[in-house]
Amino acid sequence: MTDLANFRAKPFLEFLSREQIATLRDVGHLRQYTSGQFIQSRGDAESGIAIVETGAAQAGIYSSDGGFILTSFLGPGQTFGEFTVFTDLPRTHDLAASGPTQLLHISGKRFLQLCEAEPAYLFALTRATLLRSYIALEMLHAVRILPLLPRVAKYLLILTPELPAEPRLKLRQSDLAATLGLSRASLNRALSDLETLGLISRGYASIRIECKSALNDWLEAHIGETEQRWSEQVLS
Amino acid sequence: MTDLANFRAKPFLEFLSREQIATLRDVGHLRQYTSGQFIQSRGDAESGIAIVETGAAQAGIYSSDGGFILTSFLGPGQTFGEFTVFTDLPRTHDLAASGPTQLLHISGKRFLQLCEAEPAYLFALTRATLLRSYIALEMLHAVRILPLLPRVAKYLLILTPELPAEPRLKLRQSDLAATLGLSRASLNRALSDLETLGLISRGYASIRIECKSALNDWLEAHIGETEQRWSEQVLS
DNA sequence: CAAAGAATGTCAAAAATGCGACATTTCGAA
DNA sequence: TTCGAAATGTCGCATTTTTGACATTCTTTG
Repeated sequence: MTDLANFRAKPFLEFLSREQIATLRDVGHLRQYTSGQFIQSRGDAESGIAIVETGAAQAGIYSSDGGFILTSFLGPGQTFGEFTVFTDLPRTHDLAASGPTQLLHISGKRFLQLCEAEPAYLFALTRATLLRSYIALEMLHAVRILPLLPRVAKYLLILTPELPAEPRLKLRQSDLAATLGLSRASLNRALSDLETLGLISRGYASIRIECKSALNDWLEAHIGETEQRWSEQVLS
Repeated sequence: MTDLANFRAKPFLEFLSREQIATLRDVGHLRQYTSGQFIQSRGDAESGIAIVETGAAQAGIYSSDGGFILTSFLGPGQTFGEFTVFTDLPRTHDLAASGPTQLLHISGKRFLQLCEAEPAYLFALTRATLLRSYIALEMLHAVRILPLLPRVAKYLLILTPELPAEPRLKLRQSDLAATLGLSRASLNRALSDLETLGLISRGYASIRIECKSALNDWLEAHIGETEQRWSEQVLS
């Protein structure tokens, strides 16, 4: 059984050597974003890959009622926009900086040239993509089979940044509710339950995870009853 | 939103040249499966990739009560098991042949060697993986925002084989219900509605999609409403 | 510092969904 | 062909979740 709290989607950059990363920085164009600044819009078609150098990017989609359906936080070393380089697909998500953030932008053409010259970039990208795909399917599966409370817990686990970063999610309950596909009232009640259990604490536009591993233990125990099922690669 | 119903995840093999495919067949081990035959089990750890040559493989997970939670059909040219080659993750799906099926098995080690010798394989795999990942993300989004009926319709579209294969899903309603995370009663009611609309017809352990494009049109119309409201909101 | 805006906490009614039951239909084996 | 197992079609009833409303708390801004 995979330990979600300790399972980390190893980011792209960590599959590369120091020299290879240096080359990327040579080719790319570094840009600074202020907290909350808009990075890209869903549907944008121009091709290019971006790598988070410092800070974090918040990926999601704006829903019909204006809420933001968060998909994930992208931390240092993570990439986005690979779709536009290797396929004809437009960008799938809206992105905004979460805190002061530096992004390394590389044009699609340039990145492809790099990959051809040095396949290590492709290996790294493939690995990172597979890991992220794993998590995406994991979430998809959670939505399908987990009862509400464990489902909320699981999302919190997935979204919570790793230590030593502060284990606190800075988002509105209404947005998290939209992300999970449920009403704000239901989400609040679930959070209330988790708070009663001492696993999290609610704040104004923030949720603090008191102890990630305790939350994970609680989740493991509850999933055990329901029987845990893991999704993988497929989806043709 | 991209037209998911008509969007096809171009499979791995279609990104390769005739010669490259021939090489794969040289290296790999072809094996024949009879309809319904078991292919692999969730939890298997040995690394290796498999490519569907003819027929189709049904990927999913058996639940404790014997039901099968279908994740997808893998058609000719599709691969599975990449996870085991590029990461340390075990196989997490049960697979069975759907109809007489031929699979080309290649060991993880062998496949990695191929990729190093000829990066085109990596390019192909990266593209195929990204496409599938894209669909997973779109489904994740759809599951969160679509009401029950369109959601059922969407899954039917995704699961329905391409023509000229018979547009008929051979599965029990209870299994499909589990796959969608619904009760059998709710699913039956949804299917009943779709049948009333003339889009599908229900049979014994089978669902026939009368006209895939008609079903798609109906779905588009319903998604269209949501999308329009959505873009208005984004602009404001 | 005060007021306005934003987000949370909560509740009751309404709607949706699950659950269990049972009749009906279909399939397959004796 | 007949019978039994398996799957579907449906119906209330119990439960969960949403909706809409409103008071409260927190943040920001003038």
